Amino acid sequence: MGRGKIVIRRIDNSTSRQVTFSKRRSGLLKKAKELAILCDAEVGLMIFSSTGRLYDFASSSMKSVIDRYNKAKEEHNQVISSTSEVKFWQREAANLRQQLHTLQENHRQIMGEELSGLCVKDLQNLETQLEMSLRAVRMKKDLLLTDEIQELNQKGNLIHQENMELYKKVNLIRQENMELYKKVYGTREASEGISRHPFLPNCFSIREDMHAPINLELSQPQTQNYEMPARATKLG
Amino acid sequence: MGRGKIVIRRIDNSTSRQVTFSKRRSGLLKKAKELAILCDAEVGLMIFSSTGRLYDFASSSMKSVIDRYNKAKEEHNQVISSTSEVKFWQREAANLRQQLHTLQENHRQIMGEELSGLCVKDLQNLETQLEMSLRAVRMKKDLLLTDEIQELNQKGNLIHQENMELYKKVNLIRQENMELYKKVYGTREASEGISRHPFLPNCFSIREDMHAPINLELSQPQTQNYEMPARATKLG
DNA sequence: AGCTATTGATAAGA
DNA sequence: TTCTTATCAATAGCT
Repeated sequence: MGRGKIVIRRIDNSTSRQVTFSKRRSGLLKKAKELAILCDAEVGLMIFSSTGRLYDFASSSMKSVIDRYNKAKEEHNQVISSTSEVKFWQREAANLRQQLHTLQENHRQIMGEELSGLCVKDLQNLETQLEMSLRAVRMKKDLLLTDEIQELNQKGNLIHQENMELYKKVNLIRQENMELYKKVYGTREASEGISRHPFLPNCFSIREDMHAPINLELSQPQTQNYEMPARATKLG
Repeated sequence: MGRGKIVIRRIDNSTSRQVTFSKRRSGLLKKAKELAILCDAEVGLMIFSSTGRLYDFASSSMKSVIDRYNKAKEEHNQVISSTSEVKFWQREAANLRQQLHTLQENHRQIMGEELSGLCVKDLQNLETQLEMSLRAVRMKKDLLLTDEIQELNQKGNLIHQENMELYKKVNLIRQENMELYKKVYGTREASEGISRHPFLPNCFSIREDMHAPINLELSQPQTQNYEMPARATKLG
């Protein structure tokens, strides 16, 4: 694959051999990675260049791959097999790996990813489970939102009460101020002066009709909206 | 490189994953060999399929490659002490246990069981995921059912055709029988005798209007029903 | 397992 | 070394 065909034999020219090594090495590593990911395989690759440099890839860890390789080849050249403790932990790991694998499979199906091997009955069960989960999640979400809203309402009420008290105080002070004005400027000028007073601007005149307490609510359960999002956006 | 582009991500379909594994594995092994020959490199490649089968290649010998690898990594040259081996497996087990735990937690949440620690945002994501899964599962189920129905329809049609032919044969034989009657008893008694004939009971008189082919269909997508079961039952 | 349309890898050149 | 490009090789999707 390139400008010309080549025969598979040692490249004599040292430079082009190195160049080819560099290109093909990265290609090989890439393909090893892809195989591991695409096909869920455990892959270990070690490459020593002719100059002795090491390049390697392992989908899990090289140690794990080599270990598995040794086990598969039954070449326990190390005398570790007699150690019962090692055996114990190996069994433990194998057991856990098995559990993990099973759970992963299950999980993939729950995520709707690997449904090829299932029959109608299995799918029905899965569907029922998903519906239950969905209900639980939605209930929990609604609960959280409702709680939050209630909290906000309570805070709102507290603030409202505080406002009311402040309002009363302001009115009291206003009254007091009026009286002081009367004493200082006389009765006639008082009502006129109050509006121009720098410490009592107009924004302090609070209107009574704004004092209804705030009350928020969850607008509506949104079940329908989730079902046909495409339609909904089209209609909107 | 193929009929279509693919993203590098675990192939869900088990069959095509195995096919791809088989193809890419041989490609990878070939390229590993070529690299070793072309560039005078020492290459070791180990591949474990998801079913646990081992495929390997080593330009010299795997032992030599692994030894060189270990030396290069300045790890344990050859002799791994029993204690470090135990430690390795302990770490491995702990790691797996951790993964398992995480996945279990995740799984519980997906199953709608342990939602206490989640915020509204998390719940929203979970909900979306569940909806997607549900859609996938339902699509798959509907597909299976539709296929089954189609198959049944085809069978039904075949049987119907068979029936039609049998019907024709019966009529033919009936006719033949009539003529035989005429010859044996004379014309007058023939029409009377035929209805009493022991080998031609009334149930053989097949009505033409029953010959419409059977045709079944999926009644309706049941999406709405699953959404508000509580409401639905209350209203019903 | 075999066939090809396509994509991907890479040999050669810059 | 890195980039580009013309070619060849690998392989994805089907049968």
